[in-house]
Amino acid sequence: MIDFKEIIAKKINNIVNLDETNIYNNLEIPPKQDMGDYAFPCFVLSKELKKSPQIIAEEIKDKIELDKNISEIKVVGGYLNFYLNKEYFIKNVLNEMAEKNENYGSSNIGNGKNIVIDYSSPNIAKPFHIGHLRSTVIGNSIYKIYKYLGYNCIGINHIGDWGTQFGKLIEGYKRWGNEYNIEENPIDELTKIYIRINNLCKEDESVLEDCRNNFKKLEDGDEYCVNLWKKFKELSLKEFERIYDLLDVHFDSYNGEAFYSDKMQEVVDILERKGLLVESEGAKVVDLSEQGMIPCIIEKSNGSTTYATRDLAAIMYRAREYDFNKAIYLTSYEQILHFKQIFEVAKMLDLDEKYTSNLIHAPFGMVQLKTGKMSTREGTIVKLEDLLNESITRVKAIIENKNPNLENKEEIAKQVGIGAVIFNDLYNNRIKDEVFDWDIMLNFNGETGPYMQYIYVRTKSILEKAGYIPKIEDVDFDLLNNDTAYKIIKLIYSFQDTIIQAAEKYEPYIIARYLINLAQSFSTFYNENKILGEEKKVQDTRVYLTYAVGNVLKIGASLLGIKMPDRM
RNA sequence: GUGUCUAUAGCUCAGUAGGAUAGAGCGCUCCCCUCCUAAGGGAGAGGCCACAGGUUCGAUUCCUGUUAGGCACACCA
Repeated sequence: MIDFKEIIAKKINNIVNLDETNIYNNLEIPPKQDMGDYAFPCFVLSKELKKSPQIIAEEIKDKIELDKNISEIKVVGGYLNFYLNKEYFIKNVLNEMAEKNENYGSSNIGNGKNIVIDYSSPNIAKPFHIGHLRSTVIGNSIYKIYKYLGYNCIGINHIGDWGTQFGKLIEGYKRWGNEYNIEENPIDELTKIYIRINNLCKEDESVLEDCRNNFKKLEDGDEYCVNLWKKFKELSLKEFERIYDLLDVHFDSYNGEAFYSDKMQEVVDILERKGLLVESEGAKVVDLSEQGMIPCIIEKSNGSTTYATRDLAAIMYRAREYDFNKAIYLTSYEQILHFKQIFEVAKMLDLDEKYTSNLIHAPFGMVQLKTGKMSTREGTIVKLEDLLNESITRVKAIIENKNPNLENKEEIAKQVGIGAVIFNDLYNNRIKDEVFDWDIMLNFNGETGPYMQYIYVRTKSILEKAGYIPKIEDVDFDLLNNDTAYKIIKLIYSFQDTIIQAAEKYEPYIIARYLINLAQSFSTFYNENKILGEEKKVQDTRVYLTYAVGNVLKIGASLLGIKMPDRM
């Protein structure tokens, strides 16, 4: 698609003594549509030229020739406001749409480069609660966004399946396993065992010792322990899979922490060989005081490894296995320091700079209840599956009320209910904390997933009634030369930029807000204009616009991991 | 205490890599279904952009400090 900004930058560049990229970056979009499509502020030039910005603007304006791209230039204050040739612009945008259709906005800028995305990563035998939603849903969206830009994505679910906690679970199971029906309801039952054994450990130090020994045995490959661990893992994963299916989130690898249990020695060896491993308080650590951080513990005083060591081993493994151009980690901001540390240590591991300079931690805010933090022990956890099912149930009730004759209610309720939850989570900047509230989370009016879906359904409904999608040749671009339609066209034009921006910032909300914007603009259009039953040419043009909007909404939603129903 | 993030309408948040009159949604007050799905649309009220300095032609945006809150701060992950 034509980059009109670049065309304008070139024109200005011919006249003014500023390099093109500088001009390009200074070009902005005026706050109001009637002020033009692009604006160049001339204030920067005023010092050098010793003239007022307004006069400079006038002078530039006189030297620029209008052509098929630009129909008008106005000087307002110190601004040079450019008006695109609307008909030509609209033609370009819609031709692009006609060419790419369901791939509109996609790109090959990724050029097949490998991107590793580490997200979701729940802990085995612990409830999958609403706090896990963000990593899962943001990671999934980043995955889809990068893929749409032509990258090869590898989604990794770095399952928390290793550590002393498993020694505890094994001990608990050994003692009271027959009292719990872990086959039926694995995570709930295992959690009960976990809480019970934890309490016992507090009372009796020797039990804790048994637990640690169990983990040691597990590490050493003891058959009983390994089999039990495998069982816990399988049962948990099966339960997680149910949630991933609901969300339609899937991974290319489930290599969790345990996977790296035999790959950490290399990390220790390299650091040792380079003399970077120092002894401190009985533990082996990498000193990071030069980087202004506390030391990174590589080996605990009892000889066992840490989370950091496993993450470092994972970086090495992923560099070799996937040859990544970027590795993105999605976790809450609690772990900012941890990633800062291991990214520093990673630079000491003889890895190519290609890998170590492209490790990215994209942190996000935390989910809390109105009453404060969720706590397993106090039973204040809100399980994600319960939330999703509640959402579906509420949607069903609304459908029953508004559209009782709807076919395929179950499936639609699922799409809308799940979509609402996902959208809600992706609508704001990652870093914002979220206070969980059923009624806010499951609000279906206003700037929400269901709103976006509803507008999409309208476009589908119109297309279905029309019974055809007009040919691009039948579209009269001039008929779209009005404020309402032009606003939509401009949004459609900026779709790819929006995707790229979301990718660069690892912020799906940029797309989510864009889609609301587009949906709102179309809603205005829909209310102002009759689409069907008009003169042929008018109808063709408006139906085509409807098709274009629906198409972008659907693609955008898919980039967020949200499905669009055809009716609702 | 140190580091870090956050602070914009009653509430939840946008604000395009410093620019023109700071925008949405929710909630509130009105209005719109003989008309393509009212989960919709329109109108209105609602702002010292936490505070104080600084840089700049220009600051909600950048810098410094202050205040308030979140998070992290070595053998948990």
